Amino acid sequence: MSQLTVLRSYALKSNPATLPPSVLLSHSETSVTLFDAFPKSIFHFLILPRPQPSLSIFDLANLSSLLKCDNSKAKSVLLTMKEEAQSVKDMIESEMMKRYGFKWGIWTGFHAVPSMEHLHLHVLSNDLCSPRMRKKQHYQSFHPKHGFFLHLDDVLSWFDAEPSYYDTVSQLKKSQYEPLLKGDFECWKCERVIANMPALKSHLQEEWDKEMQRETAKLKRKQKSPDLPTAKGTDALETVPKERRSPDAA
Amino acid sequence: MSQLTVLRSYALKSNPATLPPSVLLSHSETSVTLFDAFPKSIFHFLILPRPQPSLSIFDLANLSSLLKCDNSKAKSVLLTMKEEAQSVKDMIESEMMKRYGFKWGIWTGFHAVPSMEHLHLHVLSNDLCSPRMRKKQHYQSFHPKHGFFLHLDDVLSWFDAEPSYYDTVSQLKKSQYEPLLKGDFECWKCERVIANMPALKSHLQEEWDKEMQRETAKLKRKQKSPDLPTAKGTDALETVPKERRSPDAA
DNA sequence: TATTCCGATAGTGAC
DNA sequence: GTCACTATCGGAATGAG
Repeated sequence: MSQLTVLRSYALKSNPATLPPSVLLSHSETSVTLFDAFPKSIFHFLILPRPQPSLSIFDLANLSSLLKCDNSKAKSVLLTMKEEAQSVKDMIESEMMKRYGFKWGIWTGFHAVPSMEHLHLHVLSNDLCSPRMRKKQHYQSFHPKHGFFLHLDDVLSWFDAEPSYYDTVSQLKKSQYEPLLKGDFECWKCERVIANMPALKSHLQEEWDKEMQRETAKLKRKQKSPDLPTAKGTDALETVPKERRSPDAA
Repeated sequence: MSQLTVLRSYALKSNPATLPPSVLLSHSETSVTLFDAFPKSIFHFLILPRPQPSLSIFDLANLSSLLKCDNSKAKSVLLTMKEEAQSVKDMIESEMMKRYGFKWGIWTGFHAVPSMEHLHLHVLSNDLCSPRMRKKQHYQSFHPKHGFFLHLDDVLSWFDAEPSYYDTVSQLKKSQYEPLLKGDFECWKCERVIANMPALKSHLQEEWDKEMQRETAKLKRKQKSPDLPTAKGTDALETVPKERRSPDAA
């Protein structure tokens, strides 16, 4: 199975439960939720809508094709995905508490120009610390303010806008969104300009370490709890099952 | 000593004989001949003119600065270098016969835009087979028809041309000659277009192996000699003394 | 077009 | 913006005691 179409093959499974546990997190009648095979954060999942009698695999090819459907149908699909995303978010936050003793941000959205076929909603923690975060475009494609990463709630708001705006924005033209990846290379959190990828990775790790220390200290003050989790860095635990981790160094 | 100025330091030596034998091939009152530290062919030498009472180290900075001198003085320097080049060429051909049993082409010329300071005349065999031939620009800079490699006899012919032509061509402007390196990437011998450097290196090796086989067969027919040299490829022998070879694979 | 080191960039192929 | 692989391109430093 080619990487280009593997998501489609998962969405087409009549019984997603047959997917290996290293791939499948959960599924329902309307969606399949996967461990991202190349997570760009400590937590990173993909939610795939499944075809329905009224919703073909072609309608679900990507966000643009979905938005070309009847508006109410498209919106309904996205709202269902949002429900599933909320459930995944809850699970992630539960894991965050269990493993790290505190919670941090989670983003839910689409890439404006995806490379893999079949609509997939990213749900990922905002640390962006992962050995698979390797290329500038990886990072830029998740930057929450560059416009390439389309937050689900922003996409949903398009339905309430002028039809002409909806028509324009829902085309998701490569020529319009691709340049956004070449924008300023800076930390999304502190807006510092970053020289290159090694510097970015160090900086993101520092940012997250600082957040962990801040939150851990906060909890200690509030709860005076003596037995908090003590995991440090991102090496210790990932949502990707061990057996499918690639051998990258952190 | 920086690589940028090392040639100048050699040319300034009051006694070139103190240079290590791994660097120095020979010297005279007017020139120093070196083993190229990074030979791009099986045989590759550099001839450096030495400063004289009437010829400063600044005049000898590069070809352009030399050509700005009095015409007869500049021509005289080049003619002296040509004599030395002929002597080096004779030596190379003698080595070719001794090591390989046949002779092949030798080029004598300057790079229009050199990277190292102090005028240096390249004298190299036209196999272009060497582990140090690694980058496209290495190859392009020696291509005999691209115009970046200035054959010594061509440069000498400038003195017989219109003064306006001489003035223009002798400026050797980077903006004029640099683009020549981006030209077609093809075998100088058979004009086949080459995809990339690994392909070029294979092709050049094949071309030279073919030449060797052709010449060896020719000699066998003519001389019916049973004990010709049998060296194959470029690994066996180089003009660069063993102790200063870098550990590159062929 | 001196090299070397590092990083970014570009094209390919994948079933 | 799927990855992995290969090759190319691009800038910066290069000495010295």
